[in-house]
Amino acid sequence: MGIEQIIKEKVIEAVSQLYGFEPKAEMIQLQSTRKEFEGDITVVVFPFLRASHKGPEQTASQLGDYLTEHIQEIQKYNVVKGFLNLVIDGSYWVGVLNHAAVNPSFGFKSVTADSKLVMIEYSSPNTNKPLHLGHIRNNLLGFSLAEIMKANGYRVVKTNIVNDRGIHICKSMYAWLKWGEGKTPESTGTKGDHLIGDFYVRFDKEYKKEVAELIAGGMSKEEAEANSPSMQAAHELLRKWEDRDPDTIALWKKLNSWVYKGFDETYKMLGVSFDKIYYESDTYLVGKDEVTRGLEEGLFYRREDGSVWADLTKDGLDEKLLLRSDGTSVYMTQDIGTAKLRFKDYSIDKMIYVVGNEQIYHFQVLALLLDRLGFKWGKDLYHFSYGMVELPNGKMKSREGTVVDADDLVDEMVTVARQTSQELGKLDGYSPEEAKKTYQTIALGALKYFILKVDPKKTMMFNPQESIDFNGNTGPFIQYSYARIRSLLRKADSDGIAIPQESPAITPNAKEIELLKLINRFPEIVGEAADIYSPALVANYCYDLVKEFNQFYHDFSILGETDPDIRAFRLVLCRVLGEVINRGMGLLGITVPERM
RNA sequence: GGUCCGGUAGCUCAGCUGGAUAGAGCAACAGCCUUCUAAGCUGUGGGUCGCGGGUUCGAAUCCCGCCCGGAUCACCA
Repeated sequence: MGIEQIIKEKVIEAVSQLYGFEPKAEMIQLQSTRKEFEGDITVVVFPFLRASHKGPEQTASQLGDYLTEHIQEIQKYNVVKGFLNLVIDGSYWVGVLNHAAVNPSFGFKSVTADSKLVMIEYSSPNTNKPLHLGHIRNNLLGFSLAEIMKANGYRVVKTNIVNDRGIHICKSMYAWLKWGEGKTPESTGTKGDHLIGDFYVRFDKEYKKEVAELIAGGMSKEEAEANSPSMQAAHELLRKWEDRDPDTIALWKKLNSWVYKGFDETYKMLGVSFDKIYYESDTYLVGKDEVTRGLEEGLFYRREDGSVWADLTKDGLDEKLLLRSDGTSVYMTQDIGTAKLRFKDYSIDKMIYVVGNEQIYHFQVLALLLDRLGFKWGKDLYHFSYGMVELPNGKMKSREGTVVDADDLVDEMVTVARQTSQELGKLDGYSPEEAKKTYQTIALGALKYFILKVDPKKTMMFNPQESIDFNGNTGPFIQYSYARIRSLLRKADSDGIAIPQESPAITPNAKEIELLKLINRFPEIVGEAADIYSPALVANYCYDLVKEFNQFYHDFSILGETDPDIRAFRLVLCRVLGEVINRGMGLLGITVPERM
């Protein structure tokens, strides 16, 4: 039992005995004592004043006397206004360290066969263009969330739904046929997703030109858009695709395969992966069947023009289109189909969709529809919505062309990491392979940490210049601190200084206790991160840990410490600290290097 | 207009299940490398926590109203 729990119980006991009133558990407020006061744990006594009929100081003193007498670990106490600051005996903190030293699992729940199964959908790209900055936030959040859920004892299936069909890919197909001159990724040396993305852009350019010409010729905007030859050709391709025209299907497969190859490279670079990939071309028909079933069961209704709708006005929402009047499916239909397939493939307890917050409404509707259709997890599917990524010079909008390409960004980060590392002389004596691995690790660490440290639900500002800054609250700062810890442990080893499994009994100083308090909170932080779906919590925790460690590192000698017991304690502390940082950063998908 | 989210230092962000004097980083200035890695550490300056009310011993945090910014309410995905 942790000391906090013991204190809580004893406070209840004390208040009951002293004042004849049994306080409720939520009245016991414990907090970490602020640094400017002496003590480790603080009890807030204001809630008990009504029972004690005494002033805050006197009440705190009486409680302090009682707790000091009844809890062995409490050495002494002091009172500041209504705050009872308890000083915990140093031996308790050494115990905390030793517990962590011999339990590398940090008390996390292990995953067993009857653990709850969580499916996390993330990434969800379109096959008509490469991944961009928004996808990076998505991928990093999804991957990290999966790691955090696993650490909390959930079975996790990471899934990706690839939006591989529809008018968007037909636009690229048409542009490639018309202006492609048979170009391939191999013939051009271009990544497949970029090649196809370029044709999508080309389509848009030509389309806009055609529309402008038609408007100049006297058409209205709507007429011009409908009559654009390029758009008509793209729609014709879509129709042929839906009719399973062999040539069209073959073309579609060829172009998509190029894109997938490109995506795989990007995913690999980002270090994200999936357990199961779904394709909308496989699920949209299932969705249609489900909607048809819903129609037959009277859950939905058909309008005169043949379109199918769900009436959600009773749930405070609008009416929602499920099938177009021509019988084709819409986005919602596809998501229903995908859900159906997933439910068939896995016994999902909890479904999490990592999708941008511009789709909040969509997922509200989806939850209601799935519930209506009888999916047991429909109503409490969780839409893990995250905010947009903005750029200093405006919004991040693909339609307006102001996007940061994911591959370009990673390349840029790697280049700067290499240059900076070289300037600082960090790569001296490295083989080219080691050097490359190191600066890539640093570049990815910088990018991932920069994005994950921000509360997911907030719109965030991505400043390319600042993101490559390796000082301060950044990934490289944490990686660097880890490398120093590892270096220290290596040096101890080469100096013939043994690092024991457990620390001997000593009295830690204030800085050391601060570090131990933080280490002690690790499982709690990770649990909370899973509860509120926030990798940012873990990121900022890692930073706190490292910041505290760096101060300690500068204030105290470790290997130069003459008292062998204190030295042994500090080495165990460093070892455990390294393990926590490694594990914590691992939950963010960030690798920490042995040296940098 | 309805719904949802945000507004904390010049900038980027923590803190939000109510607690002590609101914290980091960047940027500016001043120190610290013959000593475990200076991508570091220390110090200085910098705040009407959007505004107004309310609840409370106590509000950046909870409630109500308002202001500002964003998202969404498509036979787009």
